[in-house]
Amino acid sequence: MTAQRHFIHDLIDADIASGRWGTHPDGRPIVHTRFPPEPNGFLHIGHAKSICLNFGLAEQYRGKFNLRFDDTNPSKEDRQYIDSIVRDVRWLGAAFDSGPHAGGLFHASDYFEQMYAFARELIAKGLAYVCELTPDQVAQRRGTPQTPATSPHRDRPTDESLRLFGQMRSGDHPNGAMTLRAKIDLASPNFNLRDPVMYRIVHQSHPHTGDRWCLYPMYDWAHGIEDSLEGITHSICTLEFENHRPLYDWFIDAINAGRTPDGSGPWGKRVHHSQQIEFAKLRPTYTVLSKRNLLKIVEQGLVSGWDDPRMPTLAGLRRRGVPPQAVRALCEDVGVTKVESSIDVARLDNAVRDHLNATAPRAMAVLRPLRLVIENWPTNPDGSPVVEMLDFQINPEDPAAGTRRVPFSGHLLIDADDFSADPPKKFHRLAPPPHDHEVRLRWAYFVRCTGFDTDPATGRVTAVRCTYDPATRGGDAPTPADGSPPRRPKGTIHWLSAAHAVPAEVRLFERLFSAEHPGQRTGDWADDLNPDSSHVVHGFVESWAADNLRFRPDPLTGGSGDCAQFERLGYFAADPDSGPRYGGSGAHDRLVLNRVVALKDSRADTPEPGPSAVRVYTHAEAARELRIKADRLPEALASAAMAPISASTPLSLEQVRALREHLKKHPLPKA
RNA sequence: AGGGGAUUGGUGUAACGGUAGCACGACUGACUCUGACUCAGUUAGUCUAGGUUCAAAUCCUAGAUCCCCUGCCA
Repeated sequence: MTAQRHFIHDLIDADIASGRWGTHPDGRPIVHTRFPPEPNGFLHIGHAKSICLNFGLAEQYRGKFNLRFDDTNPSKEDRQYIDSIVRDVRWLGAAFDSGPHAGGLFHASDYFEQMYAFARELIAKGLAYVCELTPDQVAQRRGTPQTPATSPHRDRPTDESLRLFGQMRSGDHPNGAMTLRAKIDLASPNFNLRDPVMYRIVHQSHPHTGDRWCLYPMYDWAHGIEDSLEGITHSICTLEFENHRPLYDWFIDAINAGRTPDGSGPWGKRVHHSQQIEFAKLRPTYTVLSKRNLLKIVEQGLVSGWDDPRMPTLAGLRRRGVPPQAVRALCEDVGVTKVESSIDVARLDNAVRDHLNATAPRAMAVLRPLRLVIENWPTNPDGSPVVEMLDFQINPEDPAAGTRRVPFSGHLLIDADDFSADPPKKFHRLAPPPHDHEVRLRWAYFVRCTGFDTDPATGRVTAVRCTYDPATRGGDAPTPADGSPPRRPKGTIHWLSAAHAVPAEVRLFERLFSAEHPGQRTGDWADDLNPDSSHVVHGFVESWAADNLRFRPDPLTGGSGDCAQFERLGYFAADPDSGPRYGGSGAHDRLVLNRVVALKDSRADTPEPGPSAVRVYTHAEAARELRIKADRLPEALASAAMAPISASTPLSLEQVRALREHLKKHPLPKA
């Protein structure tokens, strides 16, 4: 896993070259990062990028990484979120409280006293004042880019502000009665600098500090101080904070005004001023990620909870069985830039397959069982079919994983998909006469379909009959006497001995949304919900899987389920809804499995209707691609003599390309 | 409108005045006791228009498009 270089490495390298942050006693340059979530929701795959980035930098530069709760707003924050965040960060592997890069666990609310002292200092320096405008009045007086904001309290004497500020802390005033504002620039084109609020009154109990405070700092004021106090060198955040950087710097500079490097003078020693750096967040397709929307999905019962396996939350991914290594690999893979881009969720699936292919034990399972009867299979004297024990490799990719014993007999279960009474072309699995090809039962015998039974009432296939070739035991045909190559069936299918198969509930998940960008079409992501994103099937697994796959509870990381590849089907992980004997806490003593991700399937006869393989453009996308206004697209199409289309007909890649070529030669007249 | 950012194949990302490369996807083929994996090949790109230069994705000028900013959210 070689780390991909990106612009933040360049910035840090330049800092190191200039000695900006100093060195440890052993000469190592100081690099200290942090992940600062607000505990007002569950962490999701987007946060994972930030965590991996920050922790990764600490690793690469042999520095430190802090986990810090940015808990400055008690009206939104909650204990359950604090607990889940700690679990999720641990699960991802960002070791904030142990190991060589552990910087520790912190709470912004632990700094409230220090922040309060700094705020008094700003007031005393004439850089902040108490403003008694109501929220509505502030909004009305906000001004426009051209006209400045106003506040009647801007020139209030400092001792009066100091006194009122003290009253704010003491709880003498109701919510919204007054704020502390920084005295910066009411006319700034950057609205963040128009005397931003530093403190507001919130009479509400706080999950970490309880009722000690009713005065809470705003993000901009608090965040730089948090970074400063913790000695953060590189304060990495997302793009939307770019407009806040001047404010971030202004606040630290304001604290440092009058301070000196050696602490002489009235205000003491200068405080640490870390560097804010912005990067583009991860935006997966077919997903919504904002906390507000995820909360809605949970509250409206569209999923079973924050950890529903379809959710993009880390808790959801973990429950589905996604290994943290795959999430990290994805974050490494997508890189770090300032370009807002969306990444195909299929890349997460790829990362998952990539990791699990190398590590997951193999087993067989049947999801939609169909009986397969071998007509010439030997029977015991009592009439029951003979049972053979076969030894299989647990993982062909990893011989060290050893072998497992699997029973074989004349009464088998196969997947219904692997038989077709009327097979399409290139169907390599079981088909009745006149089709006459051999099919290999994985690692066992060659069989040839002789017929099938149906339920006369429904017409459904109830059993498939076949004969086997005893000479193909182990799954290989003997080499003929003349030395010609042995027979090789085109198809190999998986199977289970019917008498030994263990029932299991298997949960199959699809994407929660059917549109690449949910809500883009109608403005409401609910319109793009996939109505059919969860299926439960009652299948069977081989006894080795039932004996070995367990849910592993772990209060530190939330716990996760063992994962296996069921051959030809995909990767499956034990769910906590499994019964107690499988490590879960489910009411029924059964094995419950989640499909983590299916295997890739290039079969021509059963195309999986995944996301469109053919790129199509909505009109908005096409217009964007062509760099014309959306309402001029019809005009452009007419100009190119292309078929008139309705506003809802998507355009193909070819059409968009043709249109682009046309517009190059014949640009639209200026509107 | 004012301010702050961004723009390289279908997608993501390198190249920091000197061969436009890599990964994913898609498509071919090979291999295969998983229609998986693996391997080989193909595909396709510098937002536009000018300029500087022996040489421009990179520097300059002008424009286009997209994103962010007028919470007592973060």
